[in-house]
Amino acid sequence: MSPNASLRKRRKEDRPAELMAAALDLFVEKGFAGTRLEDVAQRAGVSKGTLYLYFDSKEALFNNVIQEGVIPVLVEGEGIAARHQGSAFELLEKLLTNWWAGIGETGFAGIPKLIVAEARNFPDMARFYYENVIRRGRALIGSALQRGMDSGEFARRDVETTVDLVIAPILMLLILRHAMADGQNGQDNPQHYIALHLDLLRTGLKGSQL
Amino acid sequence: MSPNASLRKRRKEDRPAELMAAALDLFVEKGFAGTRLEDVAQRAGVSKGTLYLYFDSKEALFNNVIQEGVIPVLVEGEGIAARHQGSAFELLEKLLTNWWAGIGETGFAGIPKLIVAEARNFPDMARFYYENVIRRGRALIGSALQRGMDSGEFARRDVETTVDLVIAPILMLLILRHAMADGQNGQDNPQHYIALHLDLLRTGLKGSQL
Amino acid sequence: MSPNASLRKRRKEDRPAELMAAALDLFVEKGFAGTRLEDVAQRAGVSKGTLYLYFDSKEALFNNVIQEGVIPVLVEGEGIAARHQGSAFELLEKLLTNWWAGIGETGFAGIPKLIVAEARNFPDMARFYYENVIRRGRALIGSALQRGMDSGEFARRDVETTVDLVIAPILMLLILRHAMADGQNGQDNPQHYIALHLDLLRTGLKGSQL
Amino acid sequence: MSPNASLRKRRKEDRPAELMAAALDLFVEKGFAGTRLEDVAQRAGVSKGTLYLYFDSKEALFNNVIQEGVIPVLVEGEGIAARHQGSAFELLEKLLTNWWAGIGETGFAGIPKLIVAEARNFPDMARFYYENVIRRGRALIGSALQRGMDSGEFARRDVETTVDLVIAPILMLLILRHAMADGQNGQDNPQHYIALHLDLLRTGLKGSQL
DNA sequence: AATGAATGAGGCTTCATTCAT
DNA sequence: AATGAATGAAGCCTCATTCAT
Repeated sequence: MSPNASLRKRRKEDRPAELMAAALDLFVEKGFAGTRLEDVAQRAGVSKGTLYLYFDSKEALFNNVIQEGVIPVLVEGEGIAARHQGSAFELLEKLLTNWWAGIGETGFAGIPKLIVAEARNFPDMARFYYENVIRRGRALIGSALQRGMDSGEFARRDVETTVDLVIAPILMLLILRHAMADGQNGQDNPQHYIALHLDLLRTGLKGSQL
Repeated sequence: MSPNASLRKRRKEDRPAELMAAALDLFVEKGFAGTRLEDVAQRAGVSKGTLYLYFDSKEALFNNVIQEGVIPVLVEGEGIAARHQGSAFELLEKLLTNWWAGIGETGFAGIPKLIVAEARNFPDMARFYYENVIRRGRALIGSALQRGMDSGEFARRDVETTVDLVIAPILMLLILRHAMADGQNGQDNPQHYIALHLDLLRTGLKGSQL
Repeated sequence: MSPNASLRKRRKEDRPAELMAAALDLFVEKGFAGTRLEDVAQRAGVSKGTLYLYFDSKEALFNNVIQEGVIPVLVEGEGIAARHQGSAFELLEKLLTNWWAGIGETGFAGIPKLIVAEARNFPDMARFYYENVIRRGRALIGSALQRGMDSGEFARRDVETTVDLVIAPILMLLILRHAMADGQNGQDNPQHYIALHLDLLRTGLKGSQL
Repeated sequence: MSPNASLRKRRKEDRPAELMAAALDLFVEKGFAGTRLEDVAQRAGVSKGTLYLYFDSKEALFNNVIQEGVIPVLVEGEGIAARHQGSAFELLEKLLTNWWAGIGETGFAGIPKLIVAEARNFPDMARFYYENVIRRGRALIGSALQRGMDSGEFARRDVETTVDLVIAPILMLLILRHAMADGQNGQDNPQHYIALHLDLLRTGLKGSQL
């Protein structure tokens, strides 16, 4: 066995991940139809044909990219919730800030923009994403809100809609970050943005102070 | 003049608008690359070649669609602000609810999703949109916030970031509505959603009580 | 009858000729396939549809252009020959110089280049041209040469091939003039060129002296 | 190495040359606009898309065909001149007959017809051809003529124009051969034609005897 | 496992031709 | 007789996919 066989082997085993990372970048940047498999292969440092050793088609690659990209988001979010102890607002705080720290600056952060752009072309993928990420993410936020309302920490409001309003600024942060060129995405300081969002929520959720 | 001469003339004069309306629908649904000009033509009830009597290329059609789609948004928003008299929060309220009433349910409401999906493929278009819509829309909201902070109606906060947070839920409403299939877009009751957003803002903007 | 009715009528009657003149120019410049009927119509100052009032198709227009363009060449050449009295070389001289004077600088001078470029795409047209121009033109030159050889004015040579050699420089003059841009067509002084050709022929046809 | 590996490799390396040969034939026959890339591919025994592995566009293919087709003409002609020793007329004789032997019956012989037909549509290509073939070919003939005039072998005449007259019948031979169908191109015996041209020149260049 | 040459379906675009006015 | 809007066939070109090596 040659001295760099293990290195070679490791590379081989990483091939799918490398290809998916390259594909994610390009899908986010150019959309599904606008991405050329040749560019994906080149960015991953392999030939076009090699792609087909690991993925049956462009669409299969796309689905894999989405599914793999979605897992860390779930793991991250649910781990945070499971470990939480403390007030409802503190949970919200943790969820938003820690989730950003774990996901927001990684390659996976482009997924929401990709979903938004392509959901109507790939309804199955959209459903998968909805069931596995949106629904579970909403449940996380929803339970925190419900707990706060039950304890009197928050004013009673329609929980489902409030969930949307808590999530929306975070999603927009991610989406704009990957949709617009630098300087047009509105936010060069995500931490500050999230902090201010929480600041508004702190009193906002409490509701009319007589 | 024959009885249907005016009818024919009207059709001709409306052709560009009809084509652009058809194109907007399809661009929003399928994205730029995923839209076939033949489908645009068919939806507008003409043949493929007819498109080229009015637009030089697919990209020219796209640019026209964006530019024309942007104008009503501007006109609507700035009209609302110009006519306003009253408190800062009331202005916010009017801007968000009236703007939705005027734009939110029209065909133009798909534009933000389209921008988000295609901005990186069409930087010039993105810049145009940024300069003509985002910047001016932000200025509108920003001046209302500034007025409220100056008068003591709102707590002092970073205005630019607060603008983002006021706008984000509205944008997400529009984007999800055109990105996801019915039942997955989170909101079947936009008025309620906007009202709740304003409700959270009412106390949120005021800031820490006591 | 309005005062300019006759003028109007005259224009109408000239339409086909105007269209053919415009078409000839463009066919010579761009070739058959490279010429757009819209450009022909525009150059003639009419709309595209009007062309079809006078010509059944692009190919019909082309054939008409060739046929009409060929007639003056014939008339000119045969008139010269019929009127001639004098030596054989003087006839050659007259044919080449007078024919140039009558045709060489007119719009019809582009026809040979057009034939050369398109003959293989339009064999019928090529045959027509061959029968009606080449054959008759060759006969003209050939009879002059034959007469000179019979009278001892010229050395005896293969008449058919000599005809080619007498004609070739004149054809090249025409062809290059319409094929190449100014400054690349070799000849800015056709009269001088023709005179020198005749000068070479004068002794050349006579043949080996002593 | 498998038995037909070298065969396959050779095929690949020959692809561009095979494609250009096929393209040259068709461009000469039908002109640039009249040639379909699908036909070029088919004649070379490959599919449409394969063309684009080697040439960026139809126009790039055309330019390559011209440039490659021009090189042998140059090499042939200048080699003949460089090796020459003897009288000026003998040089002319060699240039015309040997050049014909080396080029006249090959595929490259169609190039002049192609140039004549397309020069006005491709001015850059025409300039290239003018600079690299016409100018150098003329210089070759011109120096032979000049030498003959200086030595008294030829009568003194305008050299540039005489060059045109020496070349013209050869060019016409080539052009007609590729422009007209068999039986209409005037010459089925090029050697005889060239010999007679030289025969006329022999005394013609000497000029008026006594 | 990897390559990259080859394929061909499909989309954008042009333009000869038609036709209602 | 004239217009010019409309059509649709056809050609260039791209790129996902295949396959021999």
